[in-house]
Amino acid sequence: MGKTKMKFLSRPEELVLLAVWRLKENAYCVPIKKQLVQSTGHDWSFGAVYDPLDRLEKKGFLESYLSDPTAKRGGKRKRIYRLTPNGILALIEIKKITDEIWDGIPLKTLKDEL
Amino acid sequence: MGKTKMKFLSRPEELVLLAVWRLKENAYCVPIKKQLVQSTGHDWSFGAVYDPLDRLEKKGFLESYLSDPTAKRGGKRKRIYRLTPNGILALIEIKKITDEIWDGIPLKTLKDEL
DNA sequence: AAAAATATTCTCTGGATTGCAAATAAAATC
DNA sequence: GATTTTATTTGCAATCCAGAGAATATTTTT
Repeated sequence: MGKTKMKFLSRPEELVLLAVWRLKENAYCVPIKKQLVQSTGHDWSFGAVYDPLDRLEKKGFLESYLSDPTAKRGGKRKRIYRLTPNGILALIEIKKITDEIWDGIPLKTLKDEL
Repeated sequence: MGKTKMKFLSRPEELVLLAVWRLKENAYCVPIKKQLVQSTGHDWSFGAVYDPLDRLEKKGFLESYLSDPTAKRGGKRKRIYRLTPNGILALIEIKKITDEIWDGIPLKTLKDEL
């Protein structure tokens, strides 16, 4: 008992994975955080960003490396993330399910219910 | 510390809410479970269905009542769920965010990355 | 008719995992 | 040393989930 493995990519995992994908070579915590704030309209603490990043890496959906320091104030090395093929597959799966469950329910339909 | 309120509807919450919406007057655990299995391609235990149901009701996104028993074998009364206006709003919010983060990334684009 | 078996559904339990904010550490320049 | 940028750690609440258990209805058996 207590088998508790999540069936799907969680919401934060999906959001973070997609942010990494969009940011390409610049995918480290700060821009990721910024993008999440912008696309969701909510604040994101560092913990809220790093936690899914770490977990996704542990699961093999992301990989990361430490970049070289840059010659500017506070320019310590960054941890750059990148999607693995499994990460892409996970996104594809969740996208399919999402499309499926929302099929035939445009936003307008929901709003009409209010 | 330990402030931990989830920013968004979780994945199971979204799936369950949508299943309830689709099933209308017949939205009780068994058909909900069946629909989830069908639309996600994964198995769902009773706990996996009731847990989000309870939570969503506690949060005011669903309401429920016990139906009358039916005159057939095992026909004990069912707990029927129904979306509240806040539940609909929550779905609208998560749909907006999802559309936003996936904007410009069709499935095909992802598949081409593999 | 009473008891047992069967069916359908709801409720409870408990541990692993995840979510998240805030504190702390590290590394670079000014 | 002060300041800036970024990474890492900590700690607890919330969530995820499977399976066990209870409740209630009919049907079958004795």
